[in-house]
Amino acid sequence: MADMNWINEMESRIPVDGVRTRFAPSPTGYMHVGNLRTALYTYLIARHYDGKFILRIEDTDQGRLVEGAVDVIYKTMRECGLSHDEGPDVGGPVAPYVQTERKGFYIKYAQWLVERGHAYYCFCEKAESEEEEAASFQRVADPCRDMSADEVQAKLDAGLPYVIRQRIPEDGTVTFHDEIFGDITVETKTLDDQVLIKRDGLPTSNFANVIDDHMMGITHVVRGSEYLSSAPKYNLLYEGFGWDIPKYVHCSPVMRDAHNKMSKRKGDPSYEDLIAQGYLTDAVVNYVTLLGWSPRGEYAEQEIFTMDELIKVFDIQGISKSPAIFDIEKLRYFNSAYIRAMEPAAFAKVAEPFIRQAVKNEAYDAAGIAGILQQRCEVLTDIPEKVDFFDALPEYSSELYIHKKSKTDIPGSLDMLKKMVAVFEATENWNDESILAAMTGMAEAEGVKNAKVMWPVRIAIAGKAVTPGGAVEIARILGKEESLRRMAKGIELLEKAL
RNA sequence: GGCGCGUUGGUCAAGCGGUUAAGACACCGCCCUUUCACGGCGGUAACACGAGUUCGAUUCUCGUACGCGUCACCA
Repeated sequence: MADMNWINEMESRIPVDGVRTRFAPSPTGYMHVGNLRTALYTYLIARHYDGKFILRIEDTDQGRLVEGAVDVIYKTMRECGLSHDEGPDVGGPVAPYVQTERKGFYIKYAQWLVERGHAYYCFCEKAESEEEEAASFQRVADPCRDMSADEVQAKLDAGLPYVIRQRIPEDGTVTFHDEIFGDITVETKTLDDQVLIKRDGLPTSNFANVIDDHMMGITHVVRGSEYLSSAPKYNLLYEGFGWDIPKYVHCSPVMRDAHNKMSKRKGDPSYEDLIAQGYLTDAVVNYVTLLGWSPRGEYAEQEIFTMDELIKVFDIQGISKSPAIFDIEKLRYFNSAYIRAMEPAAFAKVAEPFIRQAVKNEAYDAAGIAGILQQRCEVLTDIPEKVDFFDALPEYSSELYIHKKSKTDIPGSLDMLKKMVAVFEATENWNDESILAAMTGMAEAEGVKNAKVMWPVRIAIAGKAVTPGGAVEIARILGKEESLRRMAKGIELLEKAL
């Protein structure tokens, strides 16, 4: 028998004097929404309790490594404001924070378990096919489970490949506590002797998780509810080692519809997709947090939260047990709310690239256009089609001049346009006040409602029925000369239509 | 199939034995208005089903249905 005390010497658990949580993604190349939400909740719990937030990379599946994937994780977390206190890039007291770099630990802990009878070597062949095994639903006794020590040693000496499996008690029940779901009890006979150490010598994530969470002093294990079924096995492992069991926080999934989780494969957007689609990071973070969590008490009615506010009000109790369907319509609402709340200069800055996609003419001030866009834009990608008329007056039908509510028709519009051309030509300072005064003055002189003169002017200078901003703003941005040129074209069109 | 979990309007959800069952998105209507938006006001719409406990169940218990998860040398 090997020295049973080595593990105590190796015991490198950080002293735990406060909350420590960890986000432990697999580097798959993108951050899907469910992942982002888990990261958010994990971060929020740490910050709320004034604890530490740790980033750990779970890369034990060599077959799934994706180049550059870790950078996507760093980038997303940075953009979302999820700063970690410890991690591969910033280091920390329990480094390394990448599982493949921790390889040496796992096998030793597994061997310790073997010596105590909580695990055993298994020399069986890998299952023929995953489908076959899954389809049978049969739990057959593993012949290696009760192999004699001598026989095991002989096979080891012979260099036979092996895995190390957890020995689950045949009888009895295990109860674990989840902060959201409460106490859950299962019979041990429904649990399988899961693999701890794979044939390649690397741990399974289920095993590495337990070891790392313990060594890193994790107090709250936040993860998806798909791990609920394996939690009893985790408990057995913790008990086998004699370790404290962390608090479990299992979160239900984010769904694309009633039956399916959000999935990249089915075309659901990841975080970076949403950003590319014109959504603001803050809006996404806010919305995603509310998908499966709701505030209570004095904040129960509030929906818009800054990160600091979330840190203050976030509580585990408010996390929902049932899955939540991702609703892009509601995200749009959050996004438009965030856009409207921005400082005009800040909005102009984020909007400018989208404005310039459609408006190449630098004479038209992007900030000015942003000004009329801010209150009527839900996502940034809406912008180009809303402002395309600035660069080129669209071909349009004279029918546009007929608007019931404004009481306009073709002859009337023609008349107004002609009169307004004369007035505009005489207008000296081309600004909102003077343009508005010119038109309201005309309406007053004619004894008609403002709409009767403004409608035809707006149609003539924009060539569209729906525009961001009214006749005044558009005329101002276009400038006097261009406005008059477009009105002349309108007159031409109307004369033909008569 | 075994085990586990879940189920309040179309969606997110509050509720934690007694409520006219909040609020938000979406939708509809009205108002405001130089179009569209914004904003304001109002409206339609829900406790999966069946027993039990109780003076009283959306709330507690059990069962049913439906859904999801899991049963990998994936995470």
